[in-house]
Amino acid sequence: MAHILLVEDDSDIMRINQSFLEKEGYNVHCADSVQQAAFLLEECTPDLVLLDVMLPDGDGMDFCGILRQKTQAPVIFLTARDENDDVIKGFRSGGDDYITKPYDLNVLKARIEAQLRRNARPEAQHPRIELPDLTIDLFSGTAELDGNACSLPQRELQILYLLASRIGSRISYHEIYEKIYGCDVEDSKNTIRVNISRLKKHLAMDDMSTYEIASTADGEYVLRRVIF
Amino acid sequence: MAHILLVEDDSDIMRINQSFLEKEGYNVHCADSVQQAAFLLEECTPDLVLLDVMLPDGDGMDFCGILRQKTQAPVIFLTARDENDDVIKGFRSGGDDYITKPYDLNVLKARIEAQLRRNARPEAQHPRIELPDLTIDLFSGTAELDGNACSLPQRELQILYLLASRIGSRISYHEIYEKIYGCDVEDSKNTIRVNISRLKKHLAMDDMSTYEIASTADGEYVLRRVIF
DNA sequence: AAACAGGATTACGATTTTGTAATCGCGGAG
DNA sequence: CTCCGCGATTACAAAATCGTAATCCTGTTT
Repeated sequence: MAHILLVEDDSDIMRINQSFLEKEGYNVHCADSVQQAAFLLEECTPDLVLLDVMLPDGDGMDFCGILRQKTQAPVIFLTARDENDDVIKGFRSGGDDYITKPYDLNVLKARIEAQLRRNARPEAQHPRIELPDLTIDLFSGTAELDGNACSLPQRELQILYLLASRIGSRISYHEIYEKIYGCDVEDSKNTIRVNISRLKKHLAMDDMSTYEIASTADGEYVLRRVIF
Repeated sequence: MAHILLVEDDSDIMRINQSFLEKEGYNVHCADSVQQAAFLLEECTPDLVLLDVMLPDGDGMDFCGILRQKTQAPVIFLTARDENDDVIKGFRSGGDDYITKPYDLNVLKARIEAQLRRNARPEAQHPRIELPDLTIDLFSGTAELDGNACSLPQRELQILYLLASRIGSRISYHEIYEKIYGCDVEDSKNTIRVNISRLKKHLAMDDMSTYEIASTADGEYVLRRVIF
């Protein structure tokens, strides 16, 4: 399933690697020059790159730096040069592994798997606020109060997010408006009021809910947990 | 500016504290019983509570537990009892500070200020992705590419967020759809395609942009940084 | 009681959002 | 060159969003 970009100018090695990797179920794209590799990088957007160091039209390590700007895919160098300095230079240039020829194909496979495994970055965790019986998810634009989830329009979600991020503290109309619209304005009051009213309705927030939005005399709101 | 709820049954102490705190610029709300304190807690939503331990109709420490459910406001106990056990019990019940009578008013002020300062929680930092020349802010629903910001509709923002959170890696139509809609469906292709098209237009993403959204043959998308 | 004040809710309509469907554009096959 | 396939874009219409304004409600003052 994963796509591998194989950059290698020796056609024999290329063929052996390609057939092995394809047998292992990988989607292999081959390049025998820096130029072709750069082209394929755009085309196939590989999940991993196997990179020979010495290529007819350039140095694999130099290419690695350029490649890194475009993709996070791990790079494994494949080369006959096993001097410590070369290895170090390989890692310095952005490589993730360094394999010296000759190598065992199953070792190659293991190293590829290791890189792909590690590269499987954890899911981008959704930014959310979680309180007992109330969660707010900015990515999906939803909130869940006392077990029933609903999606909220942007304005209501923003207000709820602000209130929840300061649960138990007061926030003025003006501050809410300012945070949402970037600047304050003459009658921010009404706009915020209406949207809070809508928010309550959407959340089915009533006397039975575990949270309430209270308003104070001087134009401030508070989200409070209600215990009784 | 800050609102302080002062709970104290000795009317002399009450008066002294109240006038001092008001002179210092605080908004003081007074209660001489647990019952009245509970009422004012709803009404004035204080930023800080000064709580006498022995009240005619109950124990301040017990009340503190209830209060904590409704507000994050710091609680400072004011009491004549200075036994270690009492102090410990005070903190156990949720108090933030414990002052024994008699006390200096300026010390009281300093302790109040310290509590309010610490309680000034840092701004809820907006959840955002920041890449060079590209930032995405889920709270405000905006994105900025190469210096020009624009607000994006939810669907486009979600797609951009997903792509950016995995910049350089491929994501299939199906995965994007699944992440946004919760379930996959027969022709997720078109919906995602259209929204990506709209996204590009909104971001004014063209050949000159530092990022591009590339699509591969087998129904996958990648967000890539373009270097020239 | 009537008038009033001010917050909460509802009404309304311009605008935006968004899935679906139609159209365009382009590279490859015949 | 024409036709096809397929992805990108555009068109369209239903639905949702949202600020403004009108109305409702409730406690207070006259």
